[in-house]
This record gives sequence, C-alpha cells and structure tokens, in this order.
Amino acid sequence: MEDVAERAGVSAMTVSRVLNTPEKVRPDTRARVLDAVRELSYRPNSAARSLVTGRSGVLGVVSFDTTLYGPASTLHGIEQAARSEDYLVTTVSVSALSRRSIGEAVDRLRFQSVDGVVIVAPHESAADGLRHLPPDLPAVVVGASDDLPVPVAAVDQVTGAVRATKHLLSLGHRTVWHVSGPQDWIDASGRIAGWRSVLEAEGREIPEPLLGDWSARSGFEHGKRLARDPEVTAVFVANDHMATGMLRALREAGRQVPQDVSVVGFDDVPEAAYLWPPLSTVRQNFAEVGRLSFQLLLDRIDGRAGAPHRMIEPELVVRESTAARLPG
Amino acid sequence: MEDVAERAGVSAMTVSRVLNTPEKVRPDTRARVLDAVRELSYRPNSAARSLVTGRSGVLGVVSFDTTLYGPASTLHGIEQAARSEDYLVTTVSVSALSRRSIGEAVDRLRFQSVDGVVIVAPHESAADGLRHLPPDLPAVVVGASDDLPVPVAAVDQVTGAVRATKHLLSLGHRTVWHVSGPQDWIDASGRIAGWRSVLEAEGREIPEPLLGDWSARSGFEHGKRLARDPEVTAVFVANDHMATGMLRALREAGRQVPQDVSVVGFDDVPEAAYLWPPLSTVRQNFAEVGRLSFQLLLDRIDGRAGAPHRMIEPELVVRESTAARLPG
DNA sequence: CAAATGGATGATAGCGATAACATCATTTGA
DNA sequence: TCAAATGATGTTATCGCTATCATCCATTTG
Repeated sequence: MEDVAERAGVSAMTVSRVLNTPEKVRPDTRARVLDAVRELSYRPNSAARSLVTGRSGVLGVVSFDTTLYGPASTLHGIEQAARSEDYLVTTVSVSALSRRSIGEAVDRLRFQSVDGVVIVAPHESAADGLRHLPPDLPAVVVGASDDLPVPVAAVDQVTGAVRATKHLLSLGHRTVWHVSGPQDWIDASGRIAGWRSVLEAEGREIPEPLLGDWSARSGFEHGKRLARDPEVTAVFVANDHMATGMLRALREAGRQVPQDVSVVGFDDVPEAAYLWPPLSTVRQNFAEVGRLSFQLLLDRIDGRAGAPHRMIEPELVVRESTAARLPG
Repeated sequence: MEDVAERAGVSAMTVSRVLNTPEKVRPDTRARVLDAVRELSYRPNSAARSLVTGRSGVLGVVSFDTTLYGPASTLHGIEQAARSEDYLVTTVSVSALSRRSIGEAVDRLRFQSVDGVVIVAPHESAADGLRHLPPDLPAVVVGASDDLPVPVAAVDQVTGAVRATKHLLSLGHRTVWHVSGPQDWIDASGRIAGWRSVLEAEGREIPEPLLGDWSARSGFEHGKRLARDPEVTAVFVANDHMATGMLRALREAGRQVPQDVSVVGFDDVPEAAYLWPPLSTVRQNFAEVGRLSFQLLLDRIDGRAGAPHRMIEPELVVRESTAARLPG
C-alpha cells in the first residue's frame, strides 16, 4: 500500500480512502491512486483490514449434508444473495445435528472470525444447540421451529402438507396414507401435523404414518407394503425421493399410478416433472429461503432489528401422479 | 491474549507458543496457560494471526452450479477432507464458466486471502480462464482436460463411456444411440469419445449423438424422438437426469424398458436404483474426486511436488434398465 | 569450579490496514 | 476583508498476533 501511495504521490491513508470511501477523495487524486493500484496490481490485505475493522466480510453456514437437494439449494441461495453484498460464504457440513456438532461447527467458523452464521438445521435435536449459541455472534436459523431466540427463515411445512392432503381428498379419496420423514426432523413433523389436521377436520380415518428416512429406498420399502392393501388409493409422501421409490414399488406390484393409487411428493426436485408419471408435489422455494435468511442475518450484523421470523408458503404443483379415485 | 498471559503469570509470547508449538513449553506452564485460556474462554484472532503468518487456513472453491449433484458432492468431499486438516472452505458458485467469470471468482477469493483454490470447471470455455490463473496462488482443477499448467483431478469419462457402451453391445444390441451433454462440457465430450471409440472399434454403425443439456427435460424430448424409431434398442444417456426423462418418454410411447430398449445412464445419483426400472449407470465417485483434489492442493500449498494429475476410474453399475436384445 | 551448552521464557518489532484527530487550503458569508 | 466553515489530505496510534533475537537459569563438561 505504501508503494501505491508513493507512486500516486499521496499518503497511505488516501489510498485507503480511495478504496473504501471514494467519494471523500477529489476525483483527480482518486484517478491517480486507482492508476497506481492498477499498475502495481495491488490487492488490499483482508487480514490487516479485518484486524482493524473487526469485520471479515465472510459469513458462515452450518448445514446438514450439503449433497441433498434442499440444503444445497438453500446454500446456493445464501451464497448468491451474499455475493451481491460482497460477502463470501464459508460452509461447514455436519453429519449430525446434535448440540455438540453444531457447537463445534460454529466454533470453527468463529475461529475464522466470520461476521455471522446461518444454521441450516431442520432437526429437532439441533434446537438445543441453537439455544446455546454464543450471544455475541449474529446468527440466523433456517428451517427450525420458531420458538428460538434467533431469527428463523423457513418454508411453512404445515401449509404444504395441508395443501397436498386436501388435494388428494378433493379427488374423492376416502383418506390419505402418509410416508413421513424421520420424526425428529422439523420438516417431517410439520408435514405429519398438516396431513393429520386435514384428516381430522374432515373426520377421515387416520392411518398410522409410515416412518421413512428421506431416501428413495425407504419409499420403495413402504411402497411395497402399501401396494398390498387395496384400500390404499392415495399416498402423501414426505419428499420426492421417497416418492420416486414409492412409484417404483407400486408399479412393480401391478398398481397403476394414478389410476389405482395417487401419489403426492414434497420438494419438487428438478426431475419430478420427468418421472413416470410426472409427480404431483409441493414445491419449496429453497433459493428464496436462502435469500431471506441472508437478509435476516444482514439485519442482525448491521444492528437493524429486522423481522424475527419469515415463513414462505410452499406451492402445490399438480402433475399426473394424482387423479380422481375410480368409482368402486 | 494479554489477559490470559497475565492470569497464567507468563508473557503473551508464551501463550502464543502454547497455542502453536505446545511441545516447546514446559508441561506445567502449558497447563497453567491452558487453564487461563479456558477460564477466560479466550479465542485467538485469526485476522491478526494471518496478518503475521501470511496464511489464512481457508481454501476457496470455485464451482459451476452447486445445486447439481456432481458439484455438490465434490464440494462436500473437499470440505470433509479439508476439515481433517483444519482448513475451512469458502465457495463461490458461478453461473457461467467463462474466462471472465472464473477470473472474477478467483479474484474474490484471493481478496479474502485464501491459501489456495480448487476450481471445479468441467467446461471447455473455462480452460482459457484456467490458463491465466495467477501464478502465485496454489490452484487445482477438478474435471478439466489434463493439458493445463495446474494439477487436475478427474473421473475418467472416456473409460466410463467405454464400459457403458461395451455393456450394451455385449447384450447383443446392434449399435448404441447416445444422448450427450452439451459438447463444450469436458465430461460430455469425453463420454462421446468413449462411446464412439467402442462403436468404431467394433465396426458398428455410429448414429449421430443427440445433444442434450443435462436436464431431465432434454432427455425426455430426445426420448420421444428415439421412441419412434424401432431400430433403437440401446441408448447410452450421458447422465442420470436425462436418463430419467428418457425412461418416461419411452414408457409413454409404449416401449418397454428393458425389453424393447435398454438404457444406461451416468453418475449414479442416489435415486437411480429406485427409478422404474432401476437404472443401470456409471458411478462417479465425486466425493473421492473432492478428497483427491484437496490432497493435490495441500501438496501445492505446502510446497511439495505432488502428482500432477489424478484420474479416477468410474464403475459400471448394472441394474434392470438393460437386458439382452430380443431376437428378431 | 568456571565455562560452555541448551532449554525455557521474555522483550521488541513489525505484519498492513483504518480510526481518529490534526493540518492545511479553500470557500463562504457578514 | 477576514473569521469561520468546509473539504481534502496527512500523522499517529493501534488492532492481536508471531518472528526474531536476547536473556536467564540449570545443567553438563573439562
């Protein structure tokens, strides 16, 4: 920086000003400094800058398995939003959402002096970890219950499940079976709650939900079981991957979708529209959740109050895996 | 740090030593310092540390669309490997792999003083950007051609395509059609080359490859076309998502898979085994690629020579979307 | 037993930037 | 016309840490 200053015939301070508050420098001086910067291809040292400003320009994201479509999309949304404000994003992927693993992940990020963290923790057991976040670190949570002492951005799982279930009932099905995600996932319990509430309100029989693990495999296994029961004409599956396995199981058992059984998924992964049959599902706008959570975090970092919780409505996408129940 | 030193009755320098080179401090002093650290819950300031050491402990990853299964898995592999060496990973997702976008992404990372970068750039047009990487920044490329001046880690696409194609021919098919990815993708051209080489070597007819865009949609469109041609009995589709669309198109046109047409995909996404029928495909170990690229990068950062290029063999996974050609 | 050796610890000087205040030149207004 | 206000730039101190060399003490050695 000293070199740049000398070359431009100014002091280091002026160089710093050109880089940070250009409007406070006379245009001609500014131009000279910028030329010098270019000629020497000078790059400010971020470590020195953060040392004195106390800000790093880096955000941390703690997320469960980032290879999954949901987390990956959320992360992408955060990153895109962050870029527009000149933040960089550092990710820590955890393989368990316990209090300890979250604490460790946050510590690693803090050690690198991130300016704030987004925690993608759609899991019951994470709540404990979230309640014990260091109070001096701006933090936002994605996809958790809203009784936390930090802002939360999430898709309204209950509403999504309500829409899926109502859709199936409106097609004339007597009741709706449900293959759920693991119950300690917030998303899974929200979907169960939504599904159950509709059946209750309508006075329908409420079958025991079948516990899946989000994988196509578990959807397949449960599908084999459901296929044997001729009473089953409508299934709400808690995500598209399990629904994929479900479709295969029904097919292999000789049951037509949607003629014999209607299936609704959740997520709207990109392939959902090209499964056979194209899958009716509930679309979650993960990218938007990412964007929102970044905004919430930015509010906290900059000391603005900001909304405490932000819910996004999911959208029912009707394709060809659902149809009116055949008479009889 | 001053406080910790005082509390432990030593100088700041000794505290620093305890944290960085514990073996150079007498065990009892060390214990006292560590106690003080704990009691004050002191956390060293990474900015100050990097300012003086010139290292940040952060790696950068530049990747094309991180919501895709491949990039997301690679990223995950890098991150896991990095964690074990106490590195953190910062990601920049670019929406185009041009020289400019790569340059900008690398600049943003450099601005944050990353210790090195991994560039996931399976795209022709990126090569130019890669040739102009700043020479003073340790860099490694994933999934590019191997004529670059930086180490490359990649899955051997040609071998994968060869295996898929040979598999189909061995089932008695006269020739194999191919739905490719965009030709300016390294992976796509590698798969085309492998497929073509087998057909040439065996003296089979070589149909014009059908250009897809990796999406299920494009697989579906091409599938509709191929379904009309009764000559088509075997298709090698360049990724699983397009293969998903292909399966639907064939089905809708009344052609049975695998009885009438055999289909092989590429990637082995987690759902592939639960499509209907379960998809035969070529598995790429993305996580391993991520790990390898991190190793290559670490070698460069630490000034070791290290292997220049690392190729990983993909694996053919035969499921139920391929079968012997029906006689006649 | 003095000198040499070596291990543990301390004092000092930056690393490269910015905050805060000081300075100087110019403009403004009565 | 001149004091006060304004705006551009410079000076100094400091952020929190580690490299380097100095110092001290306890051994070992001749």
